[in-house]
Amino acid sequence: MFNSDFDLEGHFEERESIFTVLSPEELKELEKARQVIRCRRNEIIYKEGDTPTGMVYLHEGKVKIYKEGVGGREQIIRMVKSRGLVGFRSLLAGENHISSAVALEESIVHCIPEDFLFNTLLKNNNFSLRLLQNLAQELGFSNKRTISLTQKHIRGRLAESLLLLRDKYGFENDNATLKVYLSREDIANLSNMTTSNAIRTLSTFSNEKVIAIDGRKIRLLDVEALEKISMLG
Amino acid sequence: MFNSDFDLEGHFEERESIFTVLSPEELKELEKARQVIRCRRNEIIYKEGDTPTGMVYLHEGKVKIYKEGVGGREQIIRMVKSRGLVGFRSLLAGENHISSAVALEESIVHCIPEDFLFNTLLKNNNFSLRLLQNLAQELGFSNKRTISLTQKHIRGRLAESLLLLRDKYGFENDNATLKVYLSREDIANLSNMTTSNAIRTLSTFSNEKVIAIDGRKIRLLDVEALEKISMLG
DNA sequence: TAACTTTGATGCTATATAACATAAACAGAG
DNA sequence: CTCTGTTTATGTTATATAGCATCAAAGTTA
Repeated sequence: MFNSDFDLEGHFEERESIFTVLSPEELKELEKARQVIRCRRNEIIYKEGDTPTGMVYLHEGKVKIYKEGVGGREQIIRMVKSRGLVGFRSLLAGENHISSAVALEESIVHCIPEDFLFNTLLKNNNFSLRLLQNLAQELGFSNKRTISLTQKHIRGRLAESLLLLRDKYGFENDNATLKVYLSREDIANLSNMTTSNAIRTLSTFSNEKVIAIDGRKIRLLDVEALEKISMLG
Repeated sequence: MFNSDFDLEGHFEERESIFTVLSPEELKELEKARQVIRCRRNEIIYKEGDTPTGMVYLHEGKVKIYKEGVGGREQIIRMVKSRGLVGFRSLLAGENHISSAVALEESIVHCIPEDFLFNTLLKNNNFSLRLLQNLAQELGFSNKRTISLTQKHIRGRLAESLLLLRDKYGFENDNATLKVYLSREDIANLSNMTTSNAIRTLSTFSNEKVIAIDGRKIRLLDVEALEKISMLG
C-alpha cells in the first residue's frame, strides 16, 4: 500500500442524512425539538471557543469548517454539503467548539438540542452505530489529510483540494465545472498555502490545460492528470 | 480564543480503560472472546492496508501509530499508552487500516473480535456513548494536530511534541524525565521534520537549558519555556 | 457615475527547512 | 575483542514557499 491518497470514490459520501435510521416516532420528536435557522452567505454558525448548544445539521447549503492557527491564519478542516453534520464532535466529546463554521452560501441549518441527541443515542442503537461510523470515517479523513497537508508540495496539495471539492460537491451539468464557488483565499486555506500561491498554482494548472478557470468557476479538464499530481505530492 | 494550542492537562487522558462501563457478565464474555498477545519491541501489530481482524486494546506497553506519506516518509499520528485503544477506527468505519501500529517496547495487547464489539455496542448504550466520546476527542486531537504540524515552525512543533509525550506518558520519579524513550527518528516523525532537524533542535533546546538530554533520556527543565515555544509556533 | 474596497494576478526577495555529506558514538553479532 | 551497521551529531548547500509589493479587475457603496 504505497498509495496514501484518498479513496476518491465517495469516501465520506452520505447521500442520506444520518436521521434515516430514526423511527417514525423519533422523527416526529426530532421535528418538534429542532430549530430551523436560515443562514446568509458568510454568516457565522458558531465560533471557535463557543459552547455548543446542540447538534447542527445542514439541511441545505454549503458550509466550511475552519480553525485559526498561528497568527490567525485559518485552515479549513472540513467542507460540508446538504444533509451533512456541521457541529457534533464537540458535543460528543464534551468540549467547546475547537473550530468555526461559516455558511458559504444561503443555507438552512437545523439545531438539534443536546437532550434529544443523547436521549436518542441511548434509545436507538442503530443511531449510535451510525454516528460512530460517521465519526470514525471523519477521523480517517482527518488523519489522511494531516499527511497530505504536511508532506505534499503545493501542486499536490492544490490538486488534492480540487479533487476533494469534486468528491464533495460534484460537477455542474457540463460534468466538468466544480459545483462550488470559492474565493482564492478559501482555496488557499483549504490547501494550506498562501493566497498568492493558490492563485499562482491555479494559473499554472490552467496553462497546463489541467483545469480551466473563469473567475471562481473551475472546470476540471484532465482529472487523471490532477490525480497524478495529487499522488506524487 | 487565540490560543489554538492543546489543552495540555490530560486532554485525552484515560486512566481507566473503556471497558469499565461493561457489566460483570459482559466482562466475562470479553475475557472469553479476547485473544491476549505479547509483542516485542519494534514488533508490528498491524500494517496500513490490512483488514482489521478485531479491536486492539493495549493492556500494557507503549505503541506508536503512523502513516506512510510521500516517498515512504512516516508520520506518527498517535501515541498509545497502557489501557488505551490501538485499532478501533477502521473497524467502526468499515474500512481497512489506514495506519500501522508498532510496539515501542515489550507490550501486551488484547485482540477483541468484531462480533463481540458490535454485539456489545448494540446491547450496552453506555459503551457506545463512551466510544463515541473517545472517537470525538480523538478527532479533536487530530484536527488540532493538523494545524500545529502545518503551521508551527520546527521549534514549535518539537516543543509541542515533547509536551505531548509528557501528557501521554508522564515523568519518571525525578518529575522531569520523560517516561518514554524514543529514537531521534521517531521524535522527528512525530513532529513532522527530518531526523537531522530533530537532533539539531533538541541540541538547541539543550543549549538553551530548556531540556537536558542524555542519550534517549530527555529531561524537561523549563516546561513554561517549552509551552511558550510551542504556543508562538 | 464616481469613489472605494475587495479580489485576483504576477514578480521579486527572504528564509525556513529539506537534502546531502561526513564523522563520531554506540550497539549488536560473530 | 573486532567488525559492521545503526544512531547521533554537525556543517554546508539547495530549494520550496512565505512574505511583500505592485497593479489590474471586479464588486460595492455613496
